[in-house]
Amino acid sequence: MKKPLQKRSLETRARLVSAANHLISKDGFGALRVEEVVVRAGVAKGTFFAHFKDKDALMELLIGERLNAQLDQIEAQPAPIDIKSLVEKLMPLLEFMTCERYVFDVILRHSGAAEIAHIGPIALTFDRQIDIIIKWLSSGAFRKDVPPQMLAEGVQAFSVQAMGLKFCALHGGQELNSRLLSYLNVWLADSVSPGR
Amino acid sequence: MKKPLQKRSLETRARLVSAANHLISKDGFGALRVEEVVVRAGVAKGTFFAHFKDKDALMELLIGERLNAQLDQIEAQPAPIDIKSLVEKLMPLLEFMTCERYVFDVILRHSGAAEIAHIGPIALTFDRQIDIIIKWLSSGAFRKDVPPQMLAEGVQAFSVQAMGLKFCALHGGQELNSRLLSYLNVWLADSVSPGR
DNA sequence: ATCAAAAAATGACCGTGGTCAATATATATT
DNA sequence: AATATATATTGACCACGGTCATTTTTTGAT
Repeated sequence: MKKPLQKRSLETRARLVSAANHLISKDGFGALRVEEVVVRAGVAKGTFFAHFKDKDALMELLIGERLNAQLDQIEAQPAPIDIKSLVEKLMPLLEFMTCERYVFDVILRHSGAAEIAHIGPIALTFDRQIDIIIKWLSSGAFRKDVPPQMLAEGVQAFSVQAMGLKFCALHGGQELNSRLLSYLNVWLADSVSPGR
Repeated sequence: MKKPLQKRSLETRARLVSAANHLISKDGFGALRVEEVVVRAGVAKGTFFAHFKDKDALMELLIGERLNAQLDQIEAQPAPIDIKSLVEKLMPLLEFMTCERYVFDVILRHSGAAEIAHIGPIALTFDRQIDIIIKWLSSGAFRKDVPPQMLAEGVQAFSVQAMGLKFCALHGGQELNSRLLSYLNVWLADSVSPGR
C-alpha cells in the first residue's frame, strides 16, 4: 500500500485497479464490492488491503483520476470570458461529481486532507480546481476588488451548495446549472463595469 | 419505526434514545455502536431496527435535536446588527457541527432531503437556519440588492466551506471564525453605505 | 374469561469491510 | 548454490450494521 517495490506487486495492483474499473463501468461506483474486485483480480482479500488502506482509498484513486481527466479537458479549453461561460466550462466536472449520490459523498469526505502531509487525490483536484479558477478570474469580466483566491474558494463553495441541492427533494426543481449561475452572477459580478 | 401506538413501544424507544445519549456523552457520536445501545436499553438487536430505519436515522434524530437546541439559543438572542456579530451568533452552531468529523459527515449527508415527502430532522434544521438568517438580513447593515433567500443560502454555503476547511490539514491554520468572516465580509457587504 | 388479530420484540443469521499470524515468493549475501 | 532477509500473498477470522421468520405480548370483540 505504501511503495510497491517488486514487479509482482505492481502487476497485482494494476490488476486490482483494472478489475475495479471494469466493475464500476458495469454497475457504477456505489455497487462496487471489494470481494468482487479481488475475485476478478484473482487475488485474496487480504491482498487488496495490502495495496489500499481501505475501500475509500481505492475510491479516491479512481474518482480522483476521473476528476483530473475532467480538469485536463477544462484546462485545454480557452478561459471563460464571463460568468455564464465559466459555469458552462465547469459543468462537466460538476456533472460527474453528482453522477451518483455515493460519488458525491466520497468526494465531500475527501475534499479536504484529513491528515497533514497525506493529501489524497481528491483533495489535490480541489486545489487544482482553485488554481484553474484563479487563472480564469484574472483575465475575464469578473470583479477585481476581491482577491482571486477568495473568489475561487467561493466558486467552490457555491458549486458544492448547488450540487447538494441537486440531491435535495425540496429544491430539486431548479437545474444545477441555473442555480450555480444565479449564485455566481452575484458573487463574481464585475461591479466596476456593471452595464453592457 | 413509523408510528408507535402502544405505550410499551414508546417506552422502548425512549430507552433506546436514552441509552444512545448516555453512550454518546461518554465516547462521542462516532464511537456509538448499535450493539451497545441495545444492550444498555435491554432489548434485542432487531428491536432497534423496528424503531429506526438504520443507525443513521438515530444519528439524525440525536444530532437534529442538538442542532435545534442551538437554533433555539440563536433565536432567543437579538438579531445581529452587522457581519461580525452575525458570525459570532452562528459560531456555537458551527462549533457543534464540527465537534467530530463523523458528526460533520452525517450532517452533510442529510442536509438535503433525499426522498421527497420524507425530510429528515437535519434537513429541517437547515431550512430553519435559512429562515433565521433571512430574518436577520432584512434588519441589519447588510446588502439589500440581492434577495435575502439567496444571501442566506450563500451564508450556508460559506459556512460549509469554512467548516470543511477546519478538517483540512492544508488550510488548517486559520480559524473557522475568521475564515467565515472573510467570506461574509464580501458576500454580505452593504455596498450602498460602504464607509463607516 | 376466551380467543383472534394486530403490534412488538426476539435472536439467529447474513453481507461486507477490514485484520493479522502464517505462508510463499523474491532479493541480497556469502 | 545455499542461506538469510525483505517483500508479497493468503485466507480464516472478526466487527458491525442490518434482515426476517418466529415468538411473545397487547388489544379488542364476543
